[in-house]
Amino acid sequence: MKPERVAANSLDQAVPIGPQLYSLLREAIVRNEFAPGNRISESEIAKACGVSRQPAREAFIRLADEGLLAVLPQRGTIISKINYTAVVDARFLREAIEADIVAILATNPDAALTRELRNQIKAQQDVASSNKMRFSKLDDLFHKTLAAGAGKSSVWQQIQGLKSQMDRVRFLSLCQFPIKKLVEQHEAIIRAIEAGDLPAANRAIRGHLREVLTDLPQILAASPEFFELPDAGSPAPVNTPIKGGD
Amino acid sequence: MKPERVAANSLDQAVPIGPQLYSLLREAIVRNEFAPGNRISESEIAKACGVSRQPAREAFIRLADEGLLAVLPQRGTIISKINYTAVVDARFLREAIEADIVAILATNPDAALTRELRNQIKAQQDVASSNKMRFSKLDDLFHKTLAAGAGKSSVWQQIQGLKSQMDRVRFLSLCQFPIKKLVEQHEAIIRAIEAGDLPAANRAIRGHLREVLTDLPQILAASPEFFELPDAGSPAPVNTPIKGGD
DNA sequence: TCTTGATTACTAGTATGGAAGTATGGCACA
DNA sequence: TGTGCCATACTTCCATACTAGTAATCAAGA
Repeated sequence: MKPERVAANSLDQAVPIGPQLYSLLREAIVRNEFAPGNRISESEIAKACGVSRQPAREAFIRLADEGLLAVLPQRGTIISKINYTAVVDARFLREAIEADIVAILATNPDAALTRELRNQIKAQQDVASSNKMRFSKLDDLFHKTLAAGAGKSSVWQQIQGLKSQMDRVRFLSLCQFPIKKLVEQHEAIIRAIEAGDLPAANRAIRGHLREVLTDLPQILAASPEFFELPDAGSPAPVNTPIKGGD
Repeated sequence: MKPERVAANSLDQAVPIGPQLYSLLREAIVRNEFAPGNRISESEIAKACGVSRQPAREAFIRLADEGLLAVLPQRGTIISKINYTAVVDARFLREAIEADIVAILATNPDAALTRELRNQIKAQQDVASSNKMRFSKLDDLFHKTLAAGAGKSSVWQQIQGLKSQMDRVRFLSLCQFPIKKLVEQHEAIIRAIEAGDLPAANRAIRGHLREVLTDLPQILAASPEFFELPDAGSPAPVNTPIKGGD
């Protein structure tokens, strides 16, 4: 897409421009509205948004820190391709954290929380077929609520920054979201928590978060130009064992 | 400390200044060479280092993103106090990740890796009493090696940014590091991996990483001015259950 | 003595100009 | 036709100037 699209969203002059540009650009990149591998420049964005180059530069720095842009000094900046390894690793990281969060919840089940979660599931079922984008938001909320219920909402906050690459994949995979299956998995997680069944909860959350792994090859095959693949010689990623005494 | 101390480390004009300043300042803050709560300004740092405000500003932005600085628009910037909750949460996050890493390793023990780890332990024993700072680096290396052995070195890389607050605590606690105990725990981790004993490995790594929790109250008591405490009403943080089916 | 107001000295945020480095296109030459 | 050089047009990076907002000081008045 053209940078002009970004400018369409008007900036609020009352609040700092840099952070606003960051959010705007981040969302655009995650939605793959900029083609990975394409060039993008500070002055280009600045001009399109009617601001000076400095705020644009600051947004670029933060996006580069997050791995969404690659700044090459004195040469230019390009939209990063989706790093396959980064996606797999971010997913691993998320699985590890959420497994522990669910373990905390199952150790001490809270009726108010499970009630809230079940309400969310109803909402998920309602939008299941109609609006995949909306479901994606509800899914985020569900997992965020799990974290908050375990008293770890700040942890959820922190890993948001690491989720960038995963979010890009999720956007690509929206069309083939097996929503019904995902909702059922959500239910299984809640049941295990309610029952205080730690092994079951562990299996449920880990299985759920590995769903994306089964889709990943298809997504890659459908849009190979979006991805940066690891070297051929590098070993295949390994997953945490589920059944064992982990 | 005075900003002039930062300037002592000469900057390399050949490479971008901004990132250099970021590293310099980050290390200084983590080492608590700037008093938390104190003010610090872009122009002050810029002048001390003989550069313009712009690179300093860029470093500030990244440090603020990491939670080490708090930028108050049009007012000033202050060194963040160590956020107690952030420390506890970062530790939780690390425990979750490393538990999974160790689980992978124990599932498929690798002789070359354990040999390497045992060599590291020897080095740890050698510096145990003499140089706590050096031990701290060796400890980092040990855990980094674990991650690399599981094929998750990039995960380790990613959580470095989240470790800032923990690193500050670790620096404060250097003087009371129970090094002998920590080395023994390292050994226990290796033994469990070698034996392919997942539950034992799980217990070992989690117990090890909870060591800091026992010290935390003492550190807080010794240097309360370095910390920002959670509201009195907020619930006490919960840990992942170890013995259960997690 | 206390309060209130204006002035002053800061701060971060933004804009703009220039420096250094890199890619690219065209021209001279073989 | 193929090759090497140079001019030009980019890029990011840094320096500087300016704006706007905040805090603190100090003086005037009650």
